Amino acid sequence: MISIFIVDDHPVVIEGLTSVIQRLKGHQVIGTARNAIDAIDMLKKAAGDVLLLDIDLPDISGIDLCKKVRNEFPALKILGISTFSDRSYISRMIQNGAHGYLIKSASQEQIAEAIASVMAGKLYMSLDMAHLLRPISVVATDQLPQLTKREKEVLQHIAAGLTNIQIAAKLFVSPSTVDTHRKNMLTKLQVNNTAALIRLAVEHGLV
Amino acid sequence: MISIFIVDDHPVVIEGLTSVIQRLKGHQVIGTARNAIDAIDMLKKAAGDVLLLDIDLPDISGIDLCKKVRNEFPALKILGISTFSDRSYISRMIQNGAHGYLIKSASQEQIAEAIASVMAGKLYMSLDMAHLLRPISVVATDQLPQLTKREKEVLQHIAAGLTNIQIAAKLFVSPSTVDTHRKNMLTKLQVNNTAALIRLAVEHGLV
DNA sequence: TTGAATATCCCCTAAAAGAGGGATTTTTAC
DNA sequence: GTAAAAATCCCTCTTTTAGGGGATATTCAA
Repeated sequence: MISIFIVDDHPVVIEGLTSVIQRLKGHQVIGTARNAIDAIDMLKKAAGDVLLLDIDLPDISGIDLCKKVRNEFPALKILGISTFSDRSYISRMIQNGAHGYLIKSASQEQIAEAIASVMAGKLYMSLDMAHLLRPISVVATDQLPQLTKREKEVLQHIAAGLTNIQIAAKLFVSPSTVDTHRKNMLTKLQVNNTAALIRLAVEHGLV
Repeated sequence: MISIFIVDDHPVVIEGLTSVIQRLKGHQVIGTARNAIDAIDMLKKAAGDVLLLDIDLPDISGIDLCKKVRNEFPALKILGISTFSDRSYISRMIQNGAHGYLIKSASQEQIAEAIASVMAGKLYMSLDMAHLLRPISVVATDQLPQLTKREKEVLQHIAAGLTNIQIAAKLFVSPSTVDTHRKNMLTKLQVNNTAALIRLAVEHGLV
C-alpha cells in the first residue's frame, strides 16, 4: 500500500487528486494540507511514501518547501504538481530534490505512472514537458567562483538590462559601488564584458 | 522481439552495447553503423524499433542526424548516447526528437529500462541527469522576432564576449556593419543593452 | 521584374562600461 | 577581539555601446 500526502492550496485540486488516487488499487491518501506550515506539521506525524506538492502555496513557495522536505524526510518521494503555466518552475523543483513533475490536468494513468516511477527511484517527466528542458552548462555550477549576496543582487539587475546608475538607485547605493561589484564579478568569473558575464550567469542558473 | 540499431563511431562502444543487448531477453541488435551516411542507408533497409544514437559522429552530428531520422522514420524511437562530458547536447537531442538519453557507462539494467521506456512512448532520463536540466523560457521561442542568419552569427560572437571590432575581424566586415547588426537586434528584440540581449538569447537557446 | 528584406558601410554625439588605481566602514567568522 | 571578507565609495583614462541619422549593393521571393 503506497501512502500519498497532498499539499495544494486549492481544495478542488485536493478533491480531484484524492478521488483519482482512491480509485487506484494499492494507493491511499493519508493526508492533505493547504499550506506549507500545516504540511510540515502533519508530515512529522505521518510522512507516507509520496508527496504531491503544489508549486504555488500561500505561505512559502513549493520550491522552498521541497528543499525543506528533502532534508527532513529524505525517504519521501516528491512529485511537483502545478498548472501548465507554471512550467518555468519545474526544474527549480527538481533541482531542489523533487523526483518528478505532474501537471494538474494529468490523466489517471499518468498519475499512477508518475507515482510508480518515483517509487521505483526514477525520475518522472511527461514527454510533452521534455522539450521544455535544456541542460545547464557543462561546468558544474558548484565549482564556479562564489558570488556574494550583493554581487548576485547586482547581477540580477544587470541581467534585467539596468545600467549601473539605475541599479544604484534601486539598491540605494552609489553608482561607484555598483561598478565595483560589477568589476569584481568580471574578475571572479574571468570574463571581460557584460555579454560573457550574463551568458555565464544564465547558463548556470544564476539569473 | 525489440530490434535495436546502434550508431556510434567507436567500435568498442558498439561491441559493448551489442553484447549487453544480446544478453537481454527479447532484444536483438539488427544493425550497427559508424557514421551518419551509412546509418541512413542501412535504416532504409531495416529500421527496427529503437535507435541508439551517439552524439559525436565523424560526418554529421548526432543531433542533426536525430532530426533527419525523426522525419524519415517517425516510428523509430531514438535514445541518445554519449559520454558524460557531452551533457550539454542532451537537450538539443531531445529538442530534435530523441526520446531519451543514456550515458555510455550505463548499467545493463539502465539500458534495458531506457529501451523499455522509449518503447512505451515515455521519456527516459536518468535521475542523475535530471538536475542538469532547466526549463527554457516561458515565452515560446517561435513567437520571438526572427533574427537573420548574419545577426545570429554576430550574436554568437557577442555572447562569446567579443567586441564589435573583434567580431568584424572574424567576419571580414567593417565594425560599422557589426554595429548595425547589433543595433538591429536590440530593436527587434526590444531590449536596450547587451546584457538584456544576451539573457534573452541564452534563455531562448539562441546561443 | 520589382519591391522587400538583408547585408553592407558611414557619420555624429552621448552614455556606459572596462581597466587601473586606492580607501574606508561594516559584517562575519574564528 | 581580531582578522578576513564583504560592502561601500572615489579617482582617472580608454574603449565600447547606444541612439540617432542616412546610404548603397545584393538577394530573394512574389
